[in-house]
Amino acid sequence: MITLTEENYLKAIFHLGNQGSQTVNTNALAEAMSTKASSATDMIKKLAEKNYANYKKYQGVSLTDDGKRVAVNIIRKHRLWEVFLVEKLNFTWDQVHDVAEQLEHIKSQKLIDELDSFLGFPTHDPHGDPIPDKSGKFIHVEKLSLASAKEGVAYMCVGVNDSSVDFLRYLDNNAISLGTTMEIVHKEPFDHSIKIRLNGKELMVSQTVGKNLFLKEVKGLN
Amino acid sequence: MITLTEENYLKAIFHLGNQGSQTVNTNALAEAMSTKASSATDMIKKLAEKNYANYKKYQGVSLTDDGKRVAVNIIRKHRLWEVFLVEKLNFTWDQVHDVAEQLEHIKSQKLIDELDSFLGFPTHDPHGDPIPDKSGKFIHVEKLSLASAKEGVAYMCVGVNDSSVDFLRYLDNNAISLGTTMEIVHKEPFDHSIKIRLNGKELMVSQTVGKNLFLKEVKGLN
DNA sequence: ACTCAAACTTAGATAAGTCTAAAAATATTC
DNA sequence: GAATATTTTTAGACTTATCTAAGTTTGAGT
Repeated sequence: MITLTEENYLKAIFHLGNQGSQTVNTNALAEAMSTKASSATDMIKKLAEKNYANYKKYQGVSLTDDGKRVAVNIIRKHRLWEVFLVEKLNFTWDQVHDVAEQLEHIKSQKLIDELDSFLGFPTHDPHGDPIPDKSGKFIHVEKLSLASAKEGVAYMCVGVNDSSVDFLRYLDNNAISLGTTMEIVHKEPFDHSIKIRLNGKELMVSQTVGKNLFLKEVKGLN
Repeated sequence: MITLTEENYLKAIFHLGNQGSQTVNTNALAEAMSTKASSATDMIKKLAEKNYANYKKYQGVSLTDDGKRVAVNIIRKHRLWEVFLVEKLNFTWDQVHDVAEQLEHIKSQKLIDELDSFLGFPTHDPHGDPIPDKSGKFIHVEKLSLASAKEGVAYMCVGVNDSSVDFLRYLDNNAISLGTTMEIVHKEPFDHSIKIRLNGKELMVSQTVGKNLFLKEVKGLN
């Protein structure tokens, strides 16, 4: 039996360590879990004991195949619930996270299978992140940031890097959501701010925004 | 902040004590929670401390208005989730309980309000139990058991008293569900078994079944 | 009203997850 | 490469919810 706390640590290690394959520092893990390094050490030992993690004292932690399997399953559940909340229950993309953090721990294989089917087997969550399938496979998405997009080219917004409430609200306030198309008007070399055109209006965004918005090139748009 | 375990104890006291207003014995509570009397005592003290329960040593426990409010809210969430599982995710009425026991503890006012609306503000769960409204009010249902129904009269099944998996599967196997209509053919005085007619077929049921199935009289059916 | 069994509570222990404070290992700097 | 800074681990304590075992209260039967 795996506890809720163990699940959360596995998820954090997965996210911090490039899908769990690179080693993660104890301090970084503690920081991500809003706890102290000593607590993280205790939990790392426990996860290693249960064969979810690879651990050598002072050398950081990574996930075993078993650990990855558990982490991916939680991420799958989290993202499916996010889709449900946005598509069926009128949540906005900045409201879903906290509730999905709770729902992801519900244990029922039938529940998640039926939810997946009920939602029409979605491939991406409301922030554009891929939803792993039942076997744990992710659809790979080439992540092209707005900051690295080219002037004069048209793009569609396909995801966000930072899904904090503040950033998502900023996007909402500027009428940017998944599927929004935009053209890069000008990239300012001085401070790396970017002028884009969307819905006929021009908008200036900072480098920070540029780094946290993912795009896909679209043809046949001017 | 209220813990998951405290919520479960409040729910149990509510159910055992006629909506929390009568005192419940420590042993009965321990039994319902599948734990020991000493654990129940500890929790009762804690609930009294937090003003959810009225408690005097050796005199049993009942709920305060605050405690009732919490318990009713959990029951509301439990039953709404049950409706969701059956109506949207193809669960059968014997499969919903365990999952709803988990879902009922998710904390989000918006979630439950939106779910209620998404489901069309249902008034009863899949077992025929009333769903309290946002303010905590139950729709009162007169509970007439099959055992106390009259010969020669037609009834509709509106609920169950026992919602154990075994009983619900028994009903499924005999094509009885909420809304099923039946006529009382004969009540056997010897062992209190009852012969009913449903879908043109006659069926003999035990006194136990009779006590656990709730009916409503229907007119204009023969 | 006394005895005795049943019901209930208390005391002390355990496991999970956290903390602080201190010790040990590793990294960095000159 | 020695001194210092940073990171990580250990030791011991706390909280929640549980347990067993022992002690206390209630109330039923005679």
